[in-house]
Amino acid sequence: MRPALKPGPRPTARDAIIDAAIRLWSRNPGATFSEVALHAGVGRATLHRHFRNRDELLTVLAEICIEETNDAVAATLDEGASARRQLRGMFEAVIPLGDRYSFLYRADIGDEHTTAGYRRQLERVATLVGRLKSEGAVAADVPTAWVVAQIDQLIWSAWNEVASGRIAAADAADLAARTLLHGLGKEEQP
Amino acid sequence: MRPALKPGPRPTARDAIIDAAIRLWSRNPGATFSEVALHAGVGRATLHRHFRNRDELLTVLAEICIEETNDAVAATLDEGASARRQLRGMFEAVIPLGDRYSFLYRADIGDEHTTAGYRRQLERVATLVGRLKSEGAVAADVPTAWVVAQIDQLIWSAWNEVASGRIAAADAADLAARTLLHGLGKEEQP
DNA sequence: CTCTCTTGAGACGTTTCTGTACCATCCGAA
DNA sequence: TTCGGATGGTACAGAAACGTCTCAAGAGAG
Repeated sequence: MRPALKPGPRPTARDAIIDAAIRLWSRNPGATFSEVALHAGVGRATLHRHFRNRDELLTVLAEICIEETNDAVAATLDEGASARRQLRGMFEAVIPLGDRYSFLYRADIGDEHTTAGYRRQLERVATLVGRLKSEGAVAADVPTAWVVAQIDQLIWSAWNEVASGRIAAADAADLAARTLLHGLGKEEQP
Repeated sequence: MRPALKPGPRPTARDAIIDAAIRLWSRNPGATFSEVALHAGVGRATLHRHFRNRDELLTVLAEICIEETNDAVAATLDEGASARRQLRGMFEAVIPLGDRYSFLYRADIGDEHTTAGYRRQLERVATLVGRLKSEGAVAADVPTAWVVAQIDQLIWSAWNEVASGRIAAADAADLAARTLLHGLGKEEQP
């Protein structure tokens, strides 16, 4: 028996496919299924054995992204910290993930379960925004939905600017947090 | 002779196609060429007569978008106004255009001439940012590229929130300008 | 060693979209 | 009315991608 392999096929091929798909689709979101197989060093038939079709692979990648994001946030999450610091920590944890999952931004995932996972993440951000408001870090008269949208955009925007070399990676999280809370006007010490 | 029609085919079909393409691709960016023809109430052959292929149509739409954006900005542009007011005016003029051209955000235009037009728009925004800085509305230590990216994102983000009904259309431009210049922290009167 | 399972390679049929060509029709201008 | 140009419908062929299937080879467990 091979208890370690019992639950499914050997992980190597599957992992290679996932890795290649992320890498390839990051550069070319329209890359074909055959190209993914090619870059994974795997036969196209094998690819179909692991993922029925393009949508299924895309869905799996999206779920991995959500999971990894949750993990990254959880790892830096300090329950005792102020909401301000948690926001800052979230930026720091999540912005680098853009490198691997930016292509999901453009892809449209039909899967209900996956979109629900994304929605749950946004709800968690909304909770954080609520705490920011009660801490006085965010004005109460601003719609929470707007703040959430800004946080979401800032993450992608920050990654994008880092990726294209226009801002330094070390500055990204600071800049994002500052932009959200204080704006880009002349600095005023609170 | 029909001097009015001499330069090209009757405009009705072409306009109907452009209109249908914008409307259709806004909802479904992957919609096929045949579907566009169908929604335009036009034979597929006619569509091909006006636009050689999908890319050509997409390029034309992108150019129309750029042109319309420039016009909208120019219409509200008050040379004498402060950079602050110009920023606010730009938000007000451009945000509603998201309704028609949001799909271009995801589409990738290969055409060099068109991307150059987009780059020129960004450069104009960069100029505005420069004036915002010298007016003291934006801190000098913030990278201009970052400010430009934020303005770009705010436009799409504001349109998106309005479109999904989470914020009121009337508030969009104000909220965007406030977010950029003052952030979403507690209001402090400058 | 033997057996089982996964894999790689490729063939095959199907679907979908694309680009072109043809022809009958319709409309406005002369 | 007559004519030219634009249109609609349709047929056609080609390309590309997809999904399935088969078969031989290889690797690891027992």
